[in-house]
Parts: sequence; structure tokens; C-alpha cells
Amino acid sequence: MLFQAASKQCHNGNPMRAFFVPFIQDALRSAGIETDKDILIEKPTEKKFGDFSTNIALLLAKELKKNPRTLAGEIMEHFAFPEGTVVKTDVAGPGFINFHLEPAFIMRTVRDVLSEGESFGSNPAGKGQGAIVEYVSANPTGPLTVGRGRGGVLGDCIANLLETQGYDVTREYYFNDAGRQMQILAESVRYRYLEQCGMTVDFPESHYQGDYIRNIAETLFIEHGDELAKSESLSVFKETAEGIIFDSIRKTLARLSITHDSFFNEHTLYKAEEGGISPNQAVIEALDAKGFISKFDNATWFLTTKLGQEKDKVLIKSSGDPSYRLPDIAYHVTKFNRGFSLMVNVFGADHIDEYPDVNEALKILGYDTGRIRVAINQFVTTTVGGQTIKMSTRKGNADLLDDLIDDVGADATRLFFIMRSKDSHLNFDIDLAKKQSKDNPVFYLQYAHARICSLMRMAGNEIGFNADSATGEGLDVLDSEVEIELASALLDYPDVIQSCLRFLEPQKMVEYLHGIAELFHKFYQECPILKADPAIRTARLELSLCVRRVLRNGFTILGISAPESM
RNA sequence: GUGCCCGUAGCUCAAUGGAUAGAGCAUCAGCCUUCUAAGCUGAGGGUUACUGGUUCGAGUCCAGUCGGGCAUACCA
Repeated sequence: MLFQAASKQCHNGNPMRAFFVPFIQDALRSAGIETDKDILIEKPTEKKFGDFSTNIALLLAKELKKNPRTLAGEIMEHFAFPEGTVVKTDVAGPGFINFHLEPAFIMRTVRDVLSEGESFGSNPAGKGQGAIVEYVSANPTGPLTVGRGRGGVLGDCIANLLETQGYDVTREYYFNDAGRQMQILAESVRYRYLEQCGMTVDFPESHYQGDYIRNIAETLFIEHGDELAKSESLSVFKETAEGIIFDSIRKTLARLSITHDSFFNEHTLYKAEEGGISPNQAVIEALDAKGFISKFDNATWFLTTKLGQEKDKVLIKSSGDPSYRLPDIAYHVTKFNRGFSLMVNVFGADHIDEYPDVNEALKILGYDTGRIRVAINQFVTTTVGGQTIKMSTRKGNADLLDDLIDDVGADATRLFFIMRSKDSHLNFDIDLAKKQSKDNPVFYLQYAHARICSLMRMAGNEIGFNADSATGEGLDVLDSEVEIELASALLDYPDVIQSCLRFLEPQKMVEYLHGIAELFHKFYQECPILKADPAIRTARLELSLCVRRVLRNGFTILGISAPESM
């Protein structure tokens, strides 16, 4: 919602689109048409329909009770575009108005890419506002699995996208080292430790089976001998396991350039604040005051049936411990109290039921839940040689994220995780990701960048072209079809960022960059660069620089490297 | 049973309610004496799971049917 408004007004998107809006508004006014409809400028599906089009006549036809084509013709008569911008307008199809642009106009506009550089595509819409993106948030019960990686990369990209909009972004990892799962973890380590001490133990099926448990037990045995076998206390097992596992999680994330600014321990929500009550207790009392709390069966319940849900939900179990819901609500209260104006939660489809309760509770407590956006990613299956691998952390047969990175590299891991819509189940084809060839989208994108870098090296050596001081002054001599198409596509980059944010979907960036790479390769194939006449040569080098700029900016958002040579 | 996601070319996937539904892979046919062939060009391939509805217009929205995944805990 926050981004929809911005995008509809065309202020942050493609500079060409922003150009049209006031002229269309003027034309409507001159034609005596009053409307508050958003003026949508889009790129036609086919080149013969021109460079841009608007469906405004189609939108207005109904309320004005006119044939859309006739209406389009009437609006068109009132256009007053400046010299050297729009060559031709026409009406086509059911009533689209198509604009054909002067090539030089596009080429002059694409200079923005060079002058704005790293900040091309950015805008200060979120300036002065805090945003928090919560992602990964795996409890330290085991190494990260492939499935977790998808959410991690998704969250990281969303954070990158928000940074381009000027937000002060906090990347947060929420975890719990006090719950039942951690208890089981500690017990699992203890069992393996006792095995190390030479005892025979009946290892429960419900416990963590993975080899990493044995490794932790071994570490403890080397350090302490069998001394720990005497004590019934689990704390040393728990703490050691947590330390080692968290360390490994952070290392794995770091390999994918995923970092967090803050690690929020759920347990802090259980502790009373100075001279007061705990954040958990505060939530209970606040909900109670609104009449949504009841105690029965020895537990404390959140009366969600009052909100039309099928069942009430337990907030405090009969054991006296909170269920995960209570700290979750309290956690979100802290986000509001910390002053974030935008909160993005990234989690996997298995947590789908978690969010609605939190949302309802926050609403009851008077918080503006419109500031929260949830990105839920569907599951990942990996395939090797056509065989799919199923995973389960508990059984220890999970495909580990670390193994995947070892196998295909960090860039491919990241790109593959986000090159499909988060709503689709991801089929991670390991064979494809490993391929060092054009079939692999990672290489296709990076190759385009490396090719440009190579070009710039040669241009520097042979003709003393200085890529750093290029301004794009000479770009408007270019007028071939592929050059115009490429330049025009580069100007879409800001739109793509807006679109990614609107849908919390970096996948759109991958697809866009693929299109840019494709157009560049075509341009490179069709247009001689270094061998062209000096004016054309300079312009083509400048256009290549614009492409490199957009690729780099996009790679930064996706978090993949931009190799100078391959 | 109920809730959420998905169903589009042989395969993996795109497509703000807009024009003739697009890419890549695979298949077939071409392009290196020439700035990186890790590239480019062309061809074939579709009842958008099914049935209705809403409207100028539906892959997209609504209802239902069928199929797959996830969730339906006093686990997180």
C-alpha cells in the first residue's frame, strides 16, 4: 500500500512516464474532461504500438458514455508536446492512445543513468523513516537448511530494496533459546555425549538425529571427559550447542552476504522491566482490559472466537509458560514502540497461521497494522539428476544450505532462490545451478557485465576512453532499433524497483535484468562499438556504460557479484 | 473438513483487468579471419486444469469442481 501510492503518481518510476502525465492532464482539461482517475502510462506489448501508451480513454469511456476510440481521438487533439519529444500519437485497438517518441529524446533521457550513477533508481520517499525487516529467525537447533535460505535471501533483497527508498533499515533476527525445541536439543546432545562416554543409550526418535549433534557431543567430551555424565543438569549441553550452532548459522548466512543488525532474543520478553511487568504480561493485561482474555483449563486464552475464528488460542499454557503466540505479539509491540513506520516479516509457508493472531491482537491494542507487511515464501525442493530431495531437520536428512553453497556457489544460490515468485514452490535444480554455461541465468547476467568491463578496458587502452568521466552528451546520435530499445529499457529500472517493493517480489528484478542482458548481447552483436566512427563509438561506449550501471545497481539489490572478467 | 499458496508450451517459470498469452531449457535450422560464441538470429510448440459468472475487455476478479503443496498443537 505504501508503495502503490508512489507508483501510481509516476513520481518515482521511469522518467519518461513522468513526462507524459502533465501533458495528458492538460489535454483532458482542454477537452473539458474532469477526472480523478490515475493516469496510467505503460509500455505497449508491441513496437508498432509506439514507445508508450495510455488507456485513459478506455477508463473514462464508461462514465462519459462515449465510444472509447472516439474519446481517445478527442483527447488526442488537445495534446501539446514540446518540439523534439513526441513524433506521433495515434489511437489503436479498443481505444489505447499510443505515443511514438523522437529517438533522440530517449537518448537524452538515458543520460540520467550516468549522472545518477549508484543512486539511479533510488528516491528519498522513505527518508527519515525507520523500517524493520525480520528474516531467517531460525532457532539455534541445527544448521540452516536450504528452505531457510530462500527466506533469508528474500528478506535481504527486500531490505536492500527499502534502502534504495531512503528508509533507515534494521535487519533483525528473532530467536528463542528457551523453548521446548531447545530443551530437546540439549537432551539430544546429552544422549550423544553419554554415548561418547561409552554408555549405551536409547536415543529417542523424537530427538535431533543429525551428525552435528554428535560433533557437539564430541567437542564436550574432548573438553570435559566424562565429567558431565554425573550431572543431571542440561545447561552446559544447551549453552554449548547453542553457541556452536548459532555460530554456524551466522557463518552460513555470511557466505550469502546475509547479515543482521540485531538479534532479538525472545526471552527478553519474559523479563520484567525495571519497576514494572514483562512485555508478555503487559500484552495479557492490555488484551484483558479489552475483554479478550479468559482463563480456563489452567491456561490463559486469547478469545479469538470473538473475532470470528473457530477456536480460541492459548497464550499461557497450563505449565505457566507462554505459547509462542504471546511473545510474538509482545515482539511486534516492541517494533511499534521502537518507532518503525514500516515492518516487513518474512517467513515460510509453514508459519502461515502465525500471523493472523498477531495481527488481530495488535489491532485490538490499537496499533496500525497497515504498517506491517508479510512476505510468505513457499517451500523449496531440490532436484539432482531429476530426483527430488525431501527434507526434515529433525531426522537430520535435510539438505543443508552450506552444502548447497559449496556445490553451486553463493551467487547461484542467491539468484536461484529469488528468480521465482515467492508464491510458487521453488524447484532448485542443482545441476542447472552448477552449469557454467548460458543455460545458467547467473552466468548469463554476469557475462553481460564482464563483457562490458572488457570493452571498457580495451577502449581505455586503445583510444583513451575514460569511463569515469563519461557524461552521455553524445548519446543522441544513436538511432538504431536495438539501441533505442535498450536505452528505453534501461529507463524502466526505477519502475522495476517500485514493482518489486509493491509486491515484495525481487523476482521481478531478476527477470528485468535478464531482459537487459539479452538486449545488450543483441546490441553487441549487431552494432560494432570500437570499430565504429568516433562519434558513434563514443555514444555506444556510453550506452554500454549505462547498461553496466543498471546491471550493477540491480546486482547490488540481488546481492550477487559483478565480475569484471570471466 | 476448514484456511492459505499453486495449476499457463514437452520441462522450469513470466505476464497492474488491456492489444496477437511471453522468456529460458529441450528440439530443429543458421551465424566466429571480425570488440569475450559463457553470445546472436530464425522455426515449430497453447482450449492458460474444468464449468459458470461479473464487463467494453478475464490467465488475472467472483462462485463451484478437480488435482498438488503447506497449515490446521497448551511445538516455534
